[in-house]
Amino acid sequence: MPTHYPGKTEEVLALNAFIKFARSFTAVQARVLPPLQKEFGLTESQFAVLEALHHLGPLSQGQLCQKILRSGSNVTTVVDNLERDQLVTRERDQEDRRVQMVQLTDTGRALVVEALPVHVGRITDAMNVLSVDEQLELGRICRKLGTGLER
Amino acid sequence: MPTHYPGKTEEVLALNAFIKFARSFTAVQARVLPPLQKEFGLTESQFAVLEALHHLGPLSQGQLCQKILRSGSNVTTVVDNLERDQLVTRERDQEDRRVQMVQLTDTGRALVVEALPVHVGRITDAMNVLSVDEQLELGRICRKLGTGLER
DNA sequence: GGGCGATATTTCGATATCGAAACATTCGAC
DNA sequence: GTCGAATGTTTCGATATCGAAATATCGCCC
Repeated sequence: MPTHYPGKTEEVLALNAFIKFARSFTAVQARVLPPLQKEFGLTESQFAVLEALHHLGPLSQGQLCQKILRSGSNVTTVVDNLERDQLVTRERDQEDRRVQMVQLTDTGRALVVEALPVHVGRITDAMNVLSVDEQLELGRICRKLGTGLER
Repeated sequence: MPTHYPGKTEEVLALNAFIKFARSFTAVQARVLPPLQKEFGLTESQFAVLEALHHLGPLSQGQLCQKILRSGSNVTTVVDNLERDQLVTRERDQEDRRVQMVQLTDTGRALVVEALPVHVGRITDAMNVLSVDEQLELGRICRKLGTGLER
């Protein structure tokens, strides 16, 4: 295909790319999220919080916001539910009492350790519809798109 | 990069591709959805319903499910809110009285016509971070991923 | 050292979203 | 014709998600 078209056509190209991008992402999520819920009782956000705490140790809610890319009020809700289910505990930072430090309980840690490889395996299976070269190229293009959008 | 690695490494490739894929999709959404809400008071799902009705004419809720890829109960909720805001009306199909046909009101049509080009323009702007060739390649890879996942 | 702006979190009121169960209607088998 | 399975929608009870406003605390300036 040639690399330049006049006027409207380029808009159509960009939009078509976006539509396929959106649909395929939704398809991967639809493949991967329901089993996480059914087998481990975890939503995507709950899993993301547990995983962040597992890899990085105790984090403040503000730090969790950064990691899981959700609003502050949302993190409050998600951590509320995790705390209720005894997967994490909250503790006021003694240095700065505005801050809530969140940490895994033993139960929470055991659950991430169990769920993580299974979940990653499902993601991997889905992505393996693509060849290794396609995965690399997708990663490269998505990286450019993501960083190009960071303002 | 070579195209084959033993064992774990391929899993890491697939996972890395997925992480960039997910982040970049989230980034595009974050760029494009808040303005749709602020300027036109529409959520993504509301817009998707209005757009489908605009392009395809009156549709049943079941057909809307297919188009916007959401659960039936969700479509009920979204259409409830659009109906309350007088952007669509519901009408029982006289042939098959289980079916609710949804159609745009004049207000609803005017709103899509106004919002559509602006919204598409924002998506296009975001995707134009990529070259035309990259857009084509992204589209191709995403298409393969999406169809490969359809079972 | 008291007050004020900045920062961290929570609360509140929407909407979205799902799955399961309930409900309504159709349609086929008998 | 009637009954039961299938189909389309709604209801219900969770969780997610946001932005704005409220709350709590910190830090700094004077």
